[in-house]
Amino acid sequence: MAEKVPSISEAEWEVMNVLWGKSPQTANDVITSLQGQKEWKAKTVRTLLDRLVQKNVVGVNKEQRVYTFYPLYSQDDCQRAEAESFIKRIYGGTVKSMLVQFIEEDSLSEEDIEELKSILDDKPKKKK
Amino acid sequence: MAEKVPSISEAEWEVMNVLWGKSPQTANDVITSLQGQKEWKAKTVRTLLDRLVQKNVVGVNKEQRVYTFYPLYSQDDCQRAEAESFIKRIYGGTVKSMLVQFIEEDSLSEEDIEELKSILDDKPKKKK
DNA sequence: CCTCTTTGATTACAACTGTAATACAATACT
DNA sequence: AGTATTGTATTACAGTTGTAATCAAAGAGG
Repeated sequence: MAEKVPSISEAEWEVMNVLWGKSPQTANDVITSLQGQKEWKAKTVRTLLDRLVQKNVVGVNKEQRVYTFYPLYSQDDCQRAEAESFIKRIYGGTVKSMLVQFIEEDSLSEEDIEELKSILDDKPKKKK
Repeated sequence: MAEKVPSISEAEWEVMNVLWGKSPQTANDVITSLQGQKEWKAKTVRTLLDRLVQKNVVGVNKEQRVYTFYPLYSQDDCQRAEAESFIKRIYGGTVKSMLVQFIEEDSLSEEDIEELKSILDDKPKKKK
């Protein structure tokens, strides 16, 4: 699973997020979704979509007069790929050091903490 | 704390990691540290150092004939800054969703999990 | 002192990004 | 049918990044 995911730039991620939310979508749908969220001109979004298609991260259906676009990789796969390289670069590859930093920080609510704890409790029984 | 950290590129991070490991260091020290780890030519490393200086992420001491370089931001601050923008982009801003993904994944050892649990246990008493 | 070697400074150059604009073709409207 | 509109394709253009090479100054060695 999760063969090599091409690299997705920052701006392109925004577009991907929209496509993962729902797909396929026309360029216009995507543009509309991003309205108000980002200050991008329609043409800009279009360029991003085209680049994603070139990179083979997004597919196009040209059957209809107005094309529709859809992601070629799951959000999960892309997140993992990105996170992996991120962690390697920033935290020397150890996931734990990053988790510790975030847990230490006050970015988590009481509920979040409880939830994480229960996830961790369920965890222990793993293979390998 | 942690005023705006200039953006550090992927390759530049490698250099920063070396400088955080020990500083100040001469360009040559840094180049040597990266030998075997990265396939970079000396000139390449030098360029990266110079760019970091321009960006004001690294300082230079020119007292001696051979300059020495040192980080102007703590590793922790840079990690947080980078992680924040990363999480916003990739995980829609919620730290928890990312933590969940990593915890779910099998990248943690039993010990890591125990440690995280104890950190979480100590956490609850936060201000705000 | 003159030449070789190190360092530091300047320059290179293509790919990738952010951010569009222009040109063209196919509908939609009047 | 003629024109305005909309979607697609092509082109632009500067800043960042990866990856160095060249040029110049300053010591090191003979």
